[in-house]
Amino acid sequence: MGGVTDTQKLYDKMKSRGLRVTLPRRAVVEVLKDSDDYPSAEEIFMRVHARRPRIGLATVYRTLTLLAEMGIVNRFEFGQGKARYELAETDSEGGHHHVVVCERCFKVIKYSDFSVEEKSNFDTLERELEEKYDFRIDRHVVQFYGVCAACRT
Amino acid sequence: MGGVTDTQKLYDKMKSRGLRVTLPRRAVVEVLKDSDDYPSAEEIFMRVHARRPRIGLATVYRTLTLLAEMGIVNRFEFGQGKARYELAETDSEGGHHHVVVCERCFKVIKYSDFSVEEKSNFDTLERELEEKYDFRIDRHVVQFYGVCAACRT
DNA sequence: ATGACTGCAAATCGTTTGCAAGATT
DNA sequence: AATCTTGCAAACGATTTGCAGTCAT
Repeated sequence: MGGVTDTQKLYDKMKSRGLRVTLPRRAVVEVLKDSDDYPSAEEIFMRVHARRPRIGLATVYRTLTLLAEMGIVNRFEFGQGKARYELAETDSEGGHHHVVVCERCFKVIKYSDFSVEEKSNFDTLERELEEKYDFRIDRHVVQFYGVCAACRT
Repeated sequence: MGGVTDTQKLYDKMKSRGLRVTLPRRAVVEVLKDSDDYPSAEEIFMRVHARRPRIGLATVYRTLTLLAEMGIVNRFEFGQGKARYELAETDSEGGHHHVVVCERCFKVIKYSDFSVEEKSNFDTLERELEEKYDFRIDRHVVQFYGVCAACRT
């Protein structure tokens, strides 16, 4: 499941911003590290709850907001009316991906094997858009929506 | 404001599916036709309400859901916790666009002047993904997130 | 008439917040 | 001690739904 994330680095990053690395925060990071399926806040809460029943849902939300602000986690919406999260793997590879989403069952497939040209096209495009619209652009989201095999039966 | 949309065609499309073309539904379509800014349901309701005060918010929501299911409107989420809508202009040009979103003020800039290669790259990619993951792919969403000039000050 | 559609109010769901208690430095 | 963090319950905002009345065909 988990990717190539050095948890300690994340914790150091948090500390360096004056944040405390508490048990609930560790638990959320650990769960995300072991999740590959863009869990929702509720799902993350349940997985955290399985190991640490005392940790509350509000704390999970607060932690996710915090980590998202720091760029440690990415927050997505897939038209389901609830947010879904992933650890932002800043490491060498495997970092950024695009997704294919089933609009019936909301299964999400992530892929990252786009071509080198494709990747550099996006970089170029980002720079053009920054110039053209006077934006500072941080990130982009690419989602393909359709119906998966199971839902098509 | 409005794009190149033949409203009558939309109404025929609705009729052909056994749906009634009522005054509230017309009002929502008219408002979307004159809106270029991805209004939220609440905003659409207010614009509708200005002309037809008797039309309720729930009807606006129901109409938007209906039109979205028919592919007549597109529904987006920009991380703001509320959905935003646009008429899906199926016409020749001006149809599909990508967006640049300010994550502070949620201003949305839509652009559609991507290159021909870019467009065909997406078509090719869609077909590859359909094959690879056994999906039927209907549409894609491309969003760039950043901070606009005003919010950067 | 027969359904489909609407308005209103109430319900629901995801997420946020106030506050007193608990943990960290 | 001072401050940050947590848990719980209540509050909130966006969206959905039940139902009785209304409208289109």
